[in-house]
Amino acid sequence: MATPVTSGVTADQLRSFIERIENLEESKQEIAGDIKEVYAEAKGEGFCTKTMRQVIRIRRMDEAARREQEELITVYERALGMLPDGEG
Amino acid sequence: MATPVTSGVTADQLRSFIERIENLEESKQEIAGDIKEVYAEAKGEGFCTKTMRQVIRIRRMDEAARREQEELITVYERALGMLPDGEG
Amino acid sequence: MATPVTSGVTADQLRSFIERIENLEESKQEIAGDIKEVYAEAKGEGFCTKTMRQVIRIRRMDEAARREQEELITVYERALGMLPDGEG
Amino acid sequence: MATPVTSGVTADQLRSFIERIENLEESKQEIAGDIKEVYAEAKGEGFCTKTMRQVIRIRRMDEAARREQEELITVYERALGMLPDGEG
DNA sequence: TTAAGCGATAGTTTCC
DNA sequence: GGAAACTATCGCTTAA
Repeated sequence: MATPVTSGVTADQLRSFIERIENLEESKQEIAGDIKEVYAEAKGEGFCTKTMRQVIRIRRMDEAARREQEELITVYERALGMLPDGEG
Repeated sequence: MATPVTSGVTADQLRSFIERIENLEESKQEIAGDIKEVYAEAKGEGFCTKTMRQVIRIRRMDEAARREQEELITVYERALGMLPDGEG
Repeated sequence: MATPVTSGVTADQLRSFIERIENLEESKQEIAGDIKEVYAEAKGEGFCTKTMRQVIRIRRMDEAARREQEELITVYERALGMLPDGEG
Repeated sequence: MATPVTSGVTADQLRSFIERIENLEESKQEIAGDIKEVYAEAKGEGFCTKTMRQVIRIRRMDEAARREQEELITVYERALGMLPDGEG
């Protein structure tokens, strides 16, 4: 009798998970490459990529803060009985 | 004459670059989320995600080593006159 | 002649670096403990520490974005010739 | 009658807690910066910071193990009636 | 072209 | 057990 570790079904399952992750990571790397290309293109047009990165970073931080704030408002509203638990 | 920094065309160009990058980064983040989900699913099936990560890391290194070797073989072949310059 | 690795001077130097780092890490841990205590005290007064953490996180993000923006302004000013290189 | 959330006293209390935590976190960040500086200085003197980090980690584990052992000895001593309850 | 500095990401640990 | 903070490693960019 095969142990779970060597069972064909489990092994196939594991293989499937691994392959799904590897495919996703490959896609992620492709997108990272695309991003590099856009920066290279912008640089070729005379833009300062360092400043561009900084702008993007600030916009990302602003967006993250905004989302957190909205979430916080929801927390407050719920605390004040304006929303049922678990909604929002 | 407007300087490049304040010209409408240049500003639009910059905006376009920024937006392209931000969209790509969003896609990248979505994929990162997908990967997390697969790990969570695997964990739910009883697999050890820490080990899975190690396996994937090792496979990635193996793949890199394999590519290096193939590249090296091509270099040797070219050095031996078995391939024309610039091919391979 | 001793090699650099085994030289007394170098060993003393290394020991000194290690001890300085360990002392600093101890101070850092003490402060982390103080933070925990403040949270515990607030909890004892009936405050929701989860929400407090979120508020602090938002304030931190806002502060970081503000600093980046100020830095970015300096970059722009320099680009426009308003500051000499290396200053600011 | 004001609810606790909107009472001036409670708001001041909350503000005070938040500020105390933020000040402590700032101190913590300063120390983290100091640690980075020491590593940078050591690197400038030719030391391998990666190895230094390992050494420090090992020493920390050793210290933790030593404390565990001493604690265990105290437990034994108390169990053997060598110390009054609550001392050590 | 490569070293070094920096930013981002992945992993570990800790807290709730 | 799940989330968040911290740490360490990795890869990119830049400057020499």
